[in-house]
Amino acid sequence: MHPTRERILDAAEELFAHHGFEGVSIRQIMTKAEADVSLAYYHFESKKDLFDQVMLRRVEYLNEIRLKALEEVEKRHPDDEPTVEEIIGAFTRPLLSLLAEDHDQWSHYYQLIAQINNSPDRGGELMSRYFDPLVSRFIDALKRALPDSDPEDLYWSYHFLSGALTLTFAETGRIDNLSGGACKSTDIASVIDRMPAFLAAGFRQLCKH
Amino acid sequence: MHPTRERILDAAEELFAHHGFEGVSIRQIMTKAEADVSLAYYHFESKKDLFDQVMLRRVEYLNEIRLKALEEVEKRHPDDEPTVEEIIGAFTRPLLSLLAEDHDQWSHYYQLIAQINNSPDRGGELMSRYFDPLVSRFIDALKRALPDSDPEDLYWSYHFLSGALTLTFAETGRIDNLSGGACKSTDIASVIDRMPAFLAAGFRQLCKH
DNA sequence: TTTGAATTTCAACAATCGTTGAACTAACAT
DNA sequence: ATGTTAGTTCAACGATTGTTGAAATTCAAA
Repeated sequence: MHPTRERILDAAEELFAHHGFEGVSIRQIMTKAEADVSLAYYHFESKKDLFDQVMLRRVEYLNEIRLKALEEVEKRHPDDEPTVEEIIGAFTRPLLSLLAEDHDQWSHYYQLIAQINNSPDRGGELMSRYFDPLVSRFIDALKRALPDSDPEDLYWSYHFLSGALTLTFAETGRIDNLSGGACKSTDIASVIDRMPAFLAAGFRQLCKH
Repeated sequence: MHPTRERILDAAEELFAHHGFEGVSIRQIMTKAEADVSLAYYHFESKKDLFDQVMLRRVEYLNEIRLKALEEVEKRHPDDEPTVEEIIGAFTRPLLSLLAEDHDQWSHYYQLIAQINNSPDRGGELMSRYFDPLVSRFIDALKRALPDSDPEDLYWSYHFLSGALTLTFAETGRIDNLSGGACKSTDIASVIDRMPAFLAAGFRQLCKH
């Protein structure tokens, strides 16, 4: 069995993702982790600290593989600029592939990010803290791929991208209802096939001069 | 001063939007509403019922004006089909205009919807219950505007639209950080100018045959 | 075998939670 | 004036909340 600290993080990740920070009690988390309540305060400072550690556990790895994907795309274009599709693919595909290939390990974390990204309270602050350095790097690449575009158009385009991506992470099952079962929230392969093309067309339309 | 029931709904709407259903206590709501705690249970059955009434208070009006906007677009095209931009405009503009023109009245409700749409727990169920009849009506219109398109492409395109729209509703301030102040989450006029074109280009790219 | 540190258990704290019943006031019909 | 009803206040219920201190256990190093 996993060491206690990991089991607590796993349980907290899943419960926070489903019911939010305040919708889950330490006792529920520790019951799911099969450990005594007090151990939460031996391994973590507080409930808030536990939440932060859940976030931090995976964020660096995600930023790493996404940066590497962008660098590889740029390495493939030593003389010209990569296309918008390639850049957006490097931004989204590492995340989506992870989710498609190891769903059990990543789905709850992604659901948590979906929730935070759309949380009016401190969503902007948290997402900026964890992801903005990487995102700025991608936006710079997009700026070069879309020369003479208005920066405001670019930021709003990224905003639309962010909303589309994180709603995918939420896996709410709504598209299952809407399509009468023809589409499934958990069918990430379908998203990998469609999202980069959809978003790249939007970027090119909005940032065309 | 507003009647008590309205004040409770106003307070609950704002607090639920900011901290989620379980992140807010009845006592906090009633303190903000400047009314006794017990009045919550005189005017509503339970906390859950209060939440439902917050949702229901505005949803019918929203569905009405959006349906009317679609019908007007279709009336303008008695012989041919409306464009994708026109349909998406009818879907999004009534909502965004309301938010732009009467921000204080609508922003909290929209933030609540953003949160629910991205909630893995019962987000899909709730959104489907309140909005799917209207959404199906719009998707039918889009089907006619994009003949011979694969229905799965259409549903996934709508999914991306939904994510982009509701992240706008969340008004998290993240785009403010990311753009160094050049863009503002609350600047809905900028979204009205950009979102229909961005999304229509995505739809046409993905659903082109 | 003794020591000391890391880990776990148990019991409890004040505060807050959603909810309820009974009493009280206001306004209005008879 | 009397009765009825809608609206409001007050006090309290058992349950659960996040958190803590001290005791018990485990386990490797000395």
